[in-house]
Amino acid sequence: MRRMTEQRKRITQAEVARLAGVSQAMVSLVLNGSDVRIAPETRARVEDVLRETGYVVDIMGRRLRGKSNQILGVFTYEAVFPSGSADFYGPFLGGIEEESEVQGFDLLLFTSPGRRQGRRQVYEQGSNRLGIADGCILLGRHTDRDELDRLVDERFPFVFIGRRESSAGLVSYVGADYAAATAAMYERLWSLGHRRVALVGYREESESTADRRSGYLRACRRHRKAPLALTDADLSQVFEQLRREQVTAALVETTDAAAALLALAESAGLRVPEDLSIGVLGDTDPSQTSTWPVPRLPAVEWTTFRIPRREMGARAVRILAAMLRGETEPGRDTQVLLPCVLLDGATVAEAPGPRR
Amino acid sequence: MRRMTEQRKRITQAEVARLAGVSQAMVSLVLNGSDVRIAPETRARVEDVLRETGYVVDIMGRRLRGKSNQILGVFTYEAVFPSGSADFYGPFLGGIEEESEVQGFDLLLFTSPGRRQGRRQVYEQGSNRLGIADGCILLGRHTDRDELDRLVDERFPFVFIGRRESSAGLVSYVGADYAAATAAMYERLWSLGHRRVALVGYREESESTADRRSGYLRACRRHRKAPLALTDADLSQVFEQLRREQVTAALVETTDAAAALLALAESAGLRVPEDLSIGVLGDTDPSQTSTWPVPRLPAVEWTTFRIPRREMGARAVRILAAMLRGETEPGRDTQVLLPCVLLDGATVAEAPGPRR
DNA sequence: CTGAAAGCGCTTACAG
DNA sequence: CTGAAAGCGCTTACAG
Repeated sequence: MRRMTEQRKRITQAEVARLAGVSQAMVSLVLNGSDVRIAPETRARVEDVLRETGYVVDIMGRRLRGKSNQILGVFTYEAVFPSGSADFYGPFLGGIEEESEVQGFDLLLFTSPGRRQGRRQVYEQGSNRLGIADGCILLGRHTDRDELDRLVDERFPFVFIGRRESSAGLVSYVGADYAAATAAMYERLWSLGHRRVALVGYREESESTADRRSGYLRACRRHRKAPLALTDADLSQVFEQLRREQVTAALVETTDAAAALLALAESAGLRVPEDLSIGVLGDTDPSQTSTWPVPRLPAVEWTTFRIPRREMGARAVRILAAMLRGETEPGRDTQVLLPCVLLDGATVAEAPGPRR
Repeated sequence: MRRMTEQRKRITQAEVARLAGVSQAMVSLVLNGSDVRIAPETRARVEDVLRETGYVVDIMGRRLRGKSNQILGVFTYEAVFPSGSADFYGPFLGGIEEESEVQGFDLLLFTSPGRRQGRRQVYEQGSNRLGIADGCILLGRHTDRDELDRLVDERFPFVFIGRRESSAGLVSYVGADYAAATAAMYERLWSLGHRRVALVGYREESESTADRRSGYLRACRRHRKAPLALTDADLSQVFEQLRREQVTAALVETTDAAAALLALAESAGLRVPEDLSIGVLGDTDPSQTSTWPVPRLPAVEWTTFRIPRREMGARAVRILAAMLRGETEPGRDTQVLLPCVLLDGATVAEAPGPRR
């Protein structure tokens, strides 16, 4: 037979009041009422009892009274703490944690059930799990469109990390400005003499993929060059096409695809970056989303741009907090793209001279 | 003038009741009352409204009433997501997240106010912030003794990660078995011919430091060797003493101290491990706690042992969940030390032969 | 200056 | 089967 831990019941204001011979409200006033005048001897008596009993406010009662839980949810579609070393979520969470501390919120991580087919879900048995929190930050490489639409439709206060669109209405988000960063990288290549720059992107169309492409297309237009946008479905085919079209530089969406391309180039006798420059469109960590085997290479110092993850997390919390205070104008204050910083690596160089 | 996002006030049971034409209590019963018979049509009506309104229970009300919310708190004395690359908490949190998913709990990270002098606190203005959660996991290199005592005294259900002691009573914890691991490392050195093995540990006395020392002392006793336990306050002095006492191997508590010692040894013309073996007592990440400047060395492959952080986190959650179900006998099931695994590195070798 | 009361959202005996 | 009520611990107008 096991002896269970018995719960010791805590002292309440009512008890303190009884011991001090005052009303329960009086105790609360001594505790909180800054601008109320209380007879010094009464106050002293209450404070004595408070001290003797070791009274502790019950945060539940207080918050229930205040109607705000001061809790922000953090919902991710995948587990946040991977066992692998590659840490995708870390910086986002760092920013979220930091700023929620500033804003005075606790963070509720939704890790419990709510999963179907191994993937987490916002809606469980028809109910929005996030509702426990005052508002919620959402992150996730793969978004569930239906859930997103529904959240928007419900007017639940949330901010997505990463730009998102919904037919159901305005989505609040803090994204990285992939379009600008991609265009900037194109410009960098252009200034190095590259005149044939291809884009190699995801097959699936997500907002971030679309943004990269639009940045690429914009740059092409500016320089009156025909775009060459390929998808990374079959990379050896992509590589063939790059050669055929005499491409000297490729903007590749993921490190994985870039690594594969680099391997293909080298086995074809090309040197990177002397013969082919490769720019990676964001410092995404490798081997997370690829369906093909990623070649094992010695560490490559990619030319890429830094996605301001930490800042994105912090900003999302700031916006959400403002939304909860009712201080935001939807669409104007709640959709933000943060700039990325170009990182010069070793995979981009001047365009090769004309072949003789 | 800004148009504000209108505050979406949350739906209450009372409102659902009004819409469904029943009493508020009825709504609660539909929600929770498993063993109550309710007219099917009533139940259906309530459930419809529940769905339409997107009702979500308010955890504060529920918890005030004394019910659990299936939420585990995670309290850390420092920020969990450091901006630096060295990630101390990551593996713990990984284990916590993984297991809380299994156990069906959400995770509440306490990041809100509750800080004094830059350090977080459990008790804020006298109130235990953790109470929102059903129970809590605590982690932190530096523990606040007073808070720990108070938590124990209050009988709040919590599990510490890392062995902790309190004069106020039994503390539930999942720690690493530093004593056994330290003794094992001593044995390894002994088998390599070392007969003069020193311990270099923290100045301050924490449970983990005490455990390492007791493991060291135990090993010394077994081999009938006089112990030589030094503190890492002044490492150059420590180094002098090691030479004077003809020590051939040092068990050093932290990587930082080990690195400093290694630097001292090399600048004195000694080679590590040929002339001096150095074992590090746990794979703690460097430069977190040192007060002295840590020398920049090329990456050293330390001989150390692996602290099973992920497992510790998972186990803590499992124990806490069992406590909440009332299935634990305090002290018997709630105090656990997990074994560490020896990692053979490049800083330990056979004892040098006798000098000629 | 102080007490009595209302009410935050919820669950659970208790009457009908 | 369902409603009315009590009460969890608290804060804050509102009377005195």
